[in-house]
Amino acid sequence: MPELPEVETVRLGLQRLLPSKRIASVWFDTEKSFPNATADVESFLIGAQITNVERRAKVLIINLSTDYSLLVHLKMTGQLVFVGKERFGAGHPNDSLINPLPDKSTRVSLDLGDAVLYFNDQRKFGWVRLLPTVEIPNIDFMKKLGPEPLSSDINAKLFHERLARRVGTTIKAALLDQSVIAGVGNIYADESLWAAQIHPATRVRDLSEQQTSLLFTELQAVLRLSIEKGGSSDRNYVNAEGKKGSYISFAKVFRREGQACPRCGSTIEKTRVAGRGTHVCTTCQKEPV
DNA sequence: CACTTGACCTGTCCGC
DNA sequence: TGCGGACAGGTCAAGT
Repeated sequence: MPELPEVETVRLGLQRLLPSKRIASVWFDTEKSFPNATADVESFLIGAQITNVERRAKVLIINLSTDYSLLVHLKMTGQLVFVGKERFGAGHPNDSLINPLPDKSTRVSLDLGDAVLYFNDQRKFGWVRLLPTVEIPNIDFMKKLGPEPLSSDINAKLFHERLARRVGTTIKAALLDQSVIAGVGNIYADESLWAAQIHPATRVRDLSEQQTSLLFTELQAVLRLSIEKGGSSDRNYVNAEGKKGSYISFAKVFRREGQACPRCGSTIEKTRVAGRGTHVCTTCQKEPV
């Protein structure tokens, strides 16, 4: 669920809260939550100061003063929540959180002296990794990523060229392919395809340059709007302060099956494309023949 | 090689 | 009310 706008919202919050904090202690439940973590992971982290927080695709990068970085992937149900310790005091109910932390989904926690950073993940798909900062671009995950859709590294023409890597598949599968363009997931794939009036099952080779250009424009627009609204909170997603985003109420088709299409009034349908639940208005988005 | 499907997990929801 | 099964979706491995 956390896609680019949700991860970016978390980043904005953490960038405001974390810099200059020093790691006092580290806890993690199992090695799966912290791959390659060994006993001495603590020696790499304790005493390190957080310098800044970056994002690449759906991955958060917490840079440390020691030239190491913590990488966090939230996958579907991950959360990264900052909680000030004053909230634990008697008479200070933890009112900004839906539930008090830690809870049974907590996988990793970093004690920051006057606050705690919790990595929670109900479904245990997410991970935290510790790497030398200079090594980040060299790991397989990063090497495969396409350009950031909101950066100057991409434009409509380049988008069209990158889609050409996947001409035989559906446009929805191509949008979800992180090597084509980074950070798009199921919500923004469906939303941008509706906005561009392209059926998700359309083969990439059948799209004109005019269509992919419009899709690119609409993709950027939905991503920007969602960041402005603090992301989509469908189920688990919360920002760095444990609060939900509001984009989902602005969504035109996602999770709106059975409702009227905001453009033409036809009923929005839910189908399956590229193995994912897919929301479509078949009046506005003509099915491929 | 290009592309699709299943596995990884757990909580929630739906039908019986 | 309890219970089984489908479903949610990011990414990688395995299959076609």
